[in-house]
Parts: sequence; C-alpha cells; structure tokens
Amino acid sequence: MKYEICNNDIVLTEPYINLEQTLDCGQAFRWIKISDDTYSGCFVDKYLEISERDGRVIFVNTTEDDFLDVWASYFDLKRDYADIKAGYSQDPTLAKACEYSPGIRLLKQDEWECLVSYIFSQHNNIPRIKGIISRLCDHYGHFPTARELSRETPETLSFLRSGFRAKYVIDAANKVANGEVDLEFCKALPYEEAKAELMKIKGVGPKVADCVLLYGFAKVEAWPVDVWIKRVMQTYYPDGLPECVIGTQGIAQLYLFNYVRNLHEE
DNA sequence: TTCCAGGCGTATC
DNA sequence: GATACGCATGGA
Repeated sequence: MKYEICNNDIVLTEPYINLEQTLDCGQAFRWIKISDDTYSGCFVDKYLEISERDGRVIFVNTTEDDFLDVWASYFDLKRDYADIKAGYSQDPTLAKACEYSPGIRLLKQDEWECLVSYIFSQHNNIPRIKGIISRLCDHYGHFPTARELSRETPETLSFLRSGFRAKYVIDAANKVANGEVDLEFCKALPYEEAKAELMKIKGVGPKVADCVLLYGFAKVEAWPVDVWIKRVMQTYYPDGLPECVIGTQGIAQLYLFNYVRNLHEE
C-alpha cells in the first residue's frame, strides 16, 4: 500500500482500485455516484467522498488516521489481489472475468448493514434493493441500528415497499438487539458455525448467510450461490469449481458475478 | 400480459 | 431430504 498526503486528501497510488467496478458491482448498495469521477458513501458513522483520477484513488478531505483505521480495512487494501488473480488465471473463465473488471476489490462492510441489505436482496433486483435501503436511511437519517428497527412492525415499515421481506428484517433486528444473535461473536467463529448462527434468523438461508459471511465478516471461503452463480456453475463448471479458487472462492465470486451479469446485459 | 429479480419458508411426499 | 409453490413489488 502506497499513499501520499495532499492538502486534506489521501492519494492512494498502490494498490490499483477501480471505483465503479468496486462500488457499483452489487456488493454494496449505498454508494452514490455524485459526479463523473466521485462517489459518496459511509462506513457506520464515517462519511467519505472518494474520486478516481488518472488511475489514482483520492480519499477526499480524509485524515491519515481515518484512512488507516477505517478505509484501508474497508477497501481491503492489505490483501494482495495481483497474487490472487495470478492464481485465478489458470482457469480460462476466471481469467476472462478478471480481465473484464480487474479493479474489483472486496468491500469489508458493516455486518449489521450487510445482514439487513442482503435480507432485502432476496428474490429482488439491484436497483430496487438500492431504493429500499435508500428509503430506509432517508427515514432515519442514518442506517438504523438493530434496536431502532426492532421497534418497527411490517406496517410501520410499509413505506419501504419491501414486500414480504420486512418481517424478516424485523426478526433480524429483534434477535440482534436482544443478543440471541451476536454479530461480533459470529465474526470470530469459524465459517460453518457463524453460518449456522446467522441462519437462526427468519429470512436468512444459505445464500444470505454466505453474503454476510463474505461482505460483512470478510470470510473469503464463503461462496454465495444466487441465480447468476448457478448459471456460472452450469455453463462453465459442471464438474465443480477449479482448484485455483479454493480458499478464496468469495473473491472469485465477485469477478464471476460481475462478468456474467454484464455479459447478460450486452 | 407475463416473466423475472443476488431466496426463503412452508407444505408435502 | 428433496421438490414444488407462494410471496410483495416493480421494471422489462
């Protein structure tokens, strides 16, 4: 990781990140493109504007402390993606997927926000997921805590227009607020045990749990299988995943998901 | 109009 | 344990 301090900004020169590929690939739902080269977003109570110019990423008006304590972790800056992608290049499909969007990185998101977001994601599409979460945050002025959401009912959340998912989010809020599911504790558990804990929540099945394990807990062995990844498996890997992804399947999934979803649109 | 969307709970066998 | 079906909402 290499960076410079420029006036009030942090300019990241290494590693390479593509902001559009990373912030708008469907792993996080709250980043907003506010100009040609700039996004705004949050991690818990930290607000960030971040720009990409001439291949460099600029953390606008950001202290070195916040950069090192919050954003370096959030953007997974210490992981060696060049090394990971070199391993993936043994597989022709993954080689194409990495070439298609080489600047994707895993975002290590807040686990509670991640849990709620992916409960809303089920049987839904990305623009609509963003709309629901945007209405939720506008309503509270921030992403609501579990305690705040535990006071809601499906009726009081009807403004979200989130359909049958509202009751699941309320169940998650209740279980997290009363300690029945302890996300901090889950984070420290091994993959399988953490997954079983998350699946105590109504509306959290294997796929949503894997998304929280990957995007919220940064457990890169998680392998969320949605409709797109099912198609990937049928089309490219009928006999199972290639050896070169074992251990970091979650990161491979980011590249593959983005690749096939855009192939479909073209 | 019909189909589908980063699935899951439930009923049924 | 596996398979089928309904589910709120909205865009294509």
